[in-house]
Amino acid sequence: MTQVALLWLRSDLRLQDNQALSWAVEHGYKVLPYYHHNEHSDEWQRGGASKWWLHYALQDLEEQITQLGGQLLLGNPEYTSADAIQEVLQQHQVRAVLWNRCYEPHRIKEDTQIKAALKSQGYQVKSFNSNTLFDPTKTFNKSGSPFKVFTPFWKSLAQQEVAYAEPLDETSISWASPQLQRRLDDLSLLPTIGWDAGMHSSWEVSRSAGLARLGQFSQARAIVYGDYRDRPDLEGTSKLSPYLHFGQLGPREVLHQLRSLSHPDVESGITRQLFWREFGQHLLYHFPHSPTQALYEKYQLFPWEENDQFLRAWQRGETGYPIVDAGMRELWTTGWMHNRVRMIVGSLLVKHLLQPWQAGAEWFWDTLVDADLGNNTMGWQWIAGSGADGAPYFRVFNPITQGQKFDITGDYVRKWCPELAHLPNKYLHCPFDAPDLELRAAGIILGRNYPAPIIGHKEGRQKALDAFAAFKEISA
DNA sequence: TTTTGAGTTGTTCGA
DNA sequence: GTCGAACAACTCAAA
Repeated sequence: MTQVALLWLRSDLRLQDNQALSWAVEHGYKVLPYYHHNEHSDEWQRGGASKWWLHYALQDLEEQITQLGGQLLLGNPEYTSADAIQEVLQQHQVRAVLWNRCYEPHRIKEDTQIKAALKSQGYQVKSFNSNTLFDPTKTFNKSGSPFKVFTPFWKSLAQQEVAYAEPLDETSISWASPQLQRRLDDLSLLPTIGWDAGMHSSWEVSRSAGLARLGQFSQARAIVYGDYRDRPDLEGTSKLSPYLHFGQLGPREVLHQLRSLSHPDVESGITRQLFWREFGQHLLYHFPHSPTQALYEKYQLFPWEENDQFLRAWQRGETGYPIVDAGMRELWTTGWMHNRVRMIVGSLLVKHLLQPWQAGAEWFWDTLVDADLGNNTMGWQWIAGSGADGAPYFRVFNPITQGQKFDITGDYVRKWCPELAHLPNKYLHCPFDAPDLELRAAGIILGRNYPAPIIGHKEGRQKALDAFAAFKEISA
């Protein structure tokens, strides 16, 4: 009789470029595909936007598997990961349990315990590296320590060969039938109040949509990515992040497609960005404290000035800086924000407003469809200056000039802050500098239908520089 | 072990 | 309008 392998899917919701699945097929197992969503673990619960995406990603995966003659088994959401697996194993004849490794610290901890328990019960247990291009557990510099600077990491890994798997013939998978039935709706991933209209109109959450996006991007925009990636008023970025986060697209597939273009601008542009994702996973694995604490311990002493009013105004897109407010509203509405704008809003929060980067990271975690612990942590520590980088204290983004420089047409601000739409470009990014006549002509009353700036740029910049100077003294 | 060059994405000021 | 220097000091990575 053919033996059954339980394929525990997590951040790898795909059948291609999936090492665990390929292994099962190569070794003649019947495959029982399984997903477990656990609402009750206490660390890094998925936020609302992530859950929304997850629902549709699972629905799409279910359909793919059903079409091939299988059925996706859903674990009991009331149980811990370990208990949910035990329930499945009690009701099915399973020989092997397989998964692709995740590098979130809590995930590693849990996986390690589960692996040991299953092995002691006599199951064959195997984990694979399929969510990153290189195995972070094996990535070190020539001195034998983990990289903390991107450029050497990139130089070292970009020249190493990545083994591409031959596409798997999906019709050759032989499926095991689940005994348990549980409906996707039972996971309660969708919002109970309808805040997701903007998400629906922004995204198609399926593997085929991800592949189509990858195809269009590599055909039309990959080569000029470097010229347009910083322009929030244009479609300059790839928007592949959520597909990569949930593993609807595999990193190897994406890299393969990009490298098949054989273009130096692609390599130094979007491919390099793909390695930033890689670096984020690498940092997460080697520095498991970093999602909540500064990478460098001494930055724990930084004199933040926690202020809920500042935080709330920022979250709601009511800071009075149009590029910031546009970004925060784009995030709230679509579950995504342009990368350049993420930096601008982040800089205002941690520098001008002196709010701890963790508060920003938590908000992003809850609102981004591409919320990824590695990327999110790396990004916020970078903007705060506490993470992997040279960390120059003087890097304080100017929200006015950044807006003028990158939202050149003004289309971005006009889209997300329609109350400013009638302002001429000259004042679009600094309505507080516009003459009364201009404001009146555009129908704007500062403080009434658009906020006055929460803090002056000059003042906020100086506050950030002063805080750094004070921090230098206490940490010296 | 010690030394040396370099570090995603910035801003401001003054010539 | 454009350009280079200054903003200070630290850690990393590799030789």
